[in-house]
Parts: sequence; C-alpha cells; structure tokens
Amino acid sequence: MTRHPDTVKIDNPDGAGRDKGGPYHHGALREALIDAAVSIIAERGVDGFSLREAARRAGVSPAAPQHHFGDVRGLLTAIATAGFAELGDALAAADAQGPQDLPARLRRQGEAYVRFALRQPARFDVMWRKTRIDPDDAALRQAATRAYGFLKAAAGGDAQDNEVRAVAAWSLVHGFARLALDGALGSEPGAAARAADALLAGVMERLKD
Amino acid sequence: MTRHPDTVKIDNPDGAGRDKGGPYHHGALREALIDAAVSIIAERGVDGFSLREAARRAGVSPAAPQHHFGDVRGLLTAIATAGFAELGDALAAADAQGPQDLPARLRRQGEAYVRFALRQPARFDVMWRKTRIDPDDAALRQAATRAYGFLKAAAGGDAQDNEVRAVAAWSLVHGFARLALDGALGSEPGAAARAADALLAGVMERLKD
DNA sequence: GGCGCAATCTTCACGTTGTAAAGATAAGCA
DNA sequence: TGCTTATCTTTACAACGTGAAGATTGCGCC
Repeated sequence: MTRHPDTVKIDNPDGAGRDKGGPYHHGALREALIDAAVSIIAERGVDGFSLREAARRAGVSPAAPQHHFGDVRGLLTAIATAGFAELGDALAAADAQGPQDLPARLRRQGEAYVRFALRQPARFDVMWRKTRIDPDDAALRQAATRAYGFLKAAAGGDAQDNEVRAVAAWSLVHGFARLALDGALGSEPGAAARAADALLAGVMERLKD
Repeated sequence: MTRHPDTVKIDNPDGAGRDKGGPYHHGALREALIDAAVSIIAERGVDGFSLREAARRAGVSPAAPQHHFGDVRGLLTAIATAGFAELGDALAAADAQGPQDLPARLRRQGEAYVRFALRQPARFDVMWRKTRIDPDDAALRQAATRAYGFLKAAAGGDAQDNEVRAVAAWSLVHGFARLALDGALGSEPGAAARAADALLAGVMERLKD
C-alpha cells in the first residue's frame, strides 16, 4: 500500500490567516487562539468547534496550539475558567449595587446570571460542557466555587436551610438560562433575550423569600 | 499523488459485531442502531458518540445507517423525540397518581422530571443538544410540546400568570437536573442521585404555590 | 556583541470520523 | 418465476486531533 503525504495545500487554503511571510513566532498565540475559539463557538456552537479552524484563524499551523494548551480540552478548559471568573465578577457587581437586603441581592444576582449567559452564550456553553473540559482543573474549580459563593451568600436561611435555598435559586436561574439558550422559550433569533425581558422578573418572583 | 484504498480491514476489526457470514439484511437495524447509540452515549457522553461505532455494534457497515436516518443528526433526533415522548409519559403518570390539587400535581411532576433526567441521562442530554439534532423536526416539536403541556396544566394561575408559573417550575426542575447531571452538585459517581434525594424536595418547596 | 539554550512554531504522518456515490443482495409482489 | 425496490456493502474523500521530529527565533549569560 503506497503512502500519500498528508494534504499539503489544504491545511491553509484560505487567503486569511497569517501570510506565509509572517513572523515565525506569533507573540500572543494563547490569547489569539482563545479569541478565535470563542468566535467559532459563537458562530457554530461548541459542537462545531475545531482546533484546526482556531489555528487557521490565528494564522498558525494545526499543531501550534499543542504547546500552549496540550490538547483541545486544555483550550476549552481555559475558556471555561475565564468564563466562571467573569460570571463571578458579574454576580459580585450585581450583589453590590443596590439595596442590601437579602431578597433584593438574590434577585439582582439571578438576573445577572441569566444576562451573562445570554450575553456570552459561547462561553456559558463551554462552562457546562463537562465532557469537553477538565472538570478537575484546579483553576476551573476555584473560579466556579467562587461564583457559587456569591449566590450562596445572598440566599439566606439558617445554616442547614442555606444550601437548599442556594441550590434552588441556582437551579431556577440556570434552568431559565439553559431553556432560553436552547430555544425552549422561542427559537427565532433574539427570542431568548425577549423571553428574558418578558418573563425573568416574574419567574424570579416565584421564589419564596 | 498516489491514491490508497481506504483502510480495508480496520472498518470491522473487532470480533464483535455481525460475523461476516451473518445475514445481508439486518431486519431491525433502525432499533438496533438506536439502542447502540444510547449505550454509547451512556458510556461516553454525547460528544463521545460516533455513528461508525453505532454501526459497528449493530454489526453493519459504516454507511448502513444512511438509509434509515439520512445522517447522524437524523438518528439523534429520533432518540430525542422518543425521549420527549417518554418524559411526557412520566409527567402524565406523576400527574395522575395522587391528590389532585394543583400544588401537589406540580410537585410530583417536578420530581418526575428530575428523576427521568437522572434515570436516562443519555437520552436527556440528546434531547437538549440542539446543534446535534433537528430542532424543527415536526415529531420532535410535538413530543416536546406535549410534555410541556402537562407542566403547564399543573402550574395554576390565571391566564396571564400561567405562563410565568409554568416557566418558573420548568426552569427550576430543568436547572436542578442539569446541575446534577453536570456534576455541579457533586462529581463523584452517584452524587447526582444523592443530591436529588437530599435536596430536591426542599428545592421544590422553595417555589410559591 | 556573540553563543547556546529553551521556548515556540512547522512539517509530516496516522488513525478516526461522517457521508457521498455506486454497486451488491435479497425480500416481496406481480 | 422474474422484476422492482428496499436494504446493506464497498470505495473514496475531506476534515479532524494529535504524536513525533525538525526548524526557527528570542533571551540570558559570557
């Protein structure tokens, strides 16, 4: 059986990407790959993502990402970690601005949770694709735990009731975000945001104080 | 560039699958493929699924599924449709058995929703992987709408409040199921079921009547 | 300034996947 | 019995992730 050299001209067929004469060292490949990946996922969804396409958009060879992320799971884990960090910031900000009674803080955080998911669907999806990321990654876990901490702090209740309240609030907003993103509240473009505008406040109101 | 014949002996290398002398016509390929697919997804997750592996387990060639499902999306859509039908049955059963006051019916349906997700994680995941199925498929939509109808009927409220109540209940149980399945309530094996036992009733209780 | 090491990126290769196209087989009906 | 048509196989191809080995360059040290 004769071997054939792998598709030589197909790996970088598009005019885009780094022109052949570009610098050998990219300089900021890590960030460029993350940006490209988020764009691809925003366009095609997590399932449509490919590492080769990200490399193509960053203007490097298909194996270039290896040095920075190991494998595709490493790249997606980095995106998820940054996502949880940003989500945590959003929750903290919502917690701080406004009246400081617990129910109001929880409502604002819930709203912020859903808004984050709708504003950054690509990142949010990656954060919850546990078979495509490394769920045991230390930085990822820390960022996720931190974000959950803000919800928990605003959930109220005594020591043994606090967890139930926090999980209930988390479930409510997480479920709403997922339903909206997955088209269950309307599949036309923009339906998710419209559903949130029309329903989210009322939905949060269904939770006991 | 010389061509090479595709890997001839690799396509069915394992001892498993249909022995070469088996019947040319499978007889029940459609069902066999669906069963194989659900098994694979239960083992490896939706992202680990491959059509070729399903064909291998059913003992047929890689292109055999084409005639029954068109492409991989067709197979997964069939699984999702059956999943929504089963979910609908589970909600209907929970609705029927027990006291018929609205809050009790809604609580039982919520519990049934989560239990279904934990009992059939593979099917449940496929049902919500909208980029891997055809979300416009008529049968799929009908089965999903039917299932939602049971929740809606038990949500109560007047005409304009009913939707908010139904979406809130759906969000709560859907979110809880997703968090549990995605390891957010504990990632050790069996943690999802344990979290449901410990928290679900209390979580449902956080919803206003 | 020049040298060498280590970081970074490329090339090449391989096995895997989904699926189009065309051919083989057999089931069912005239 | 013979024909039609549903079902399955064979063959092929482009795309993917990634291991291995080599090329290139930035940077610290003399």
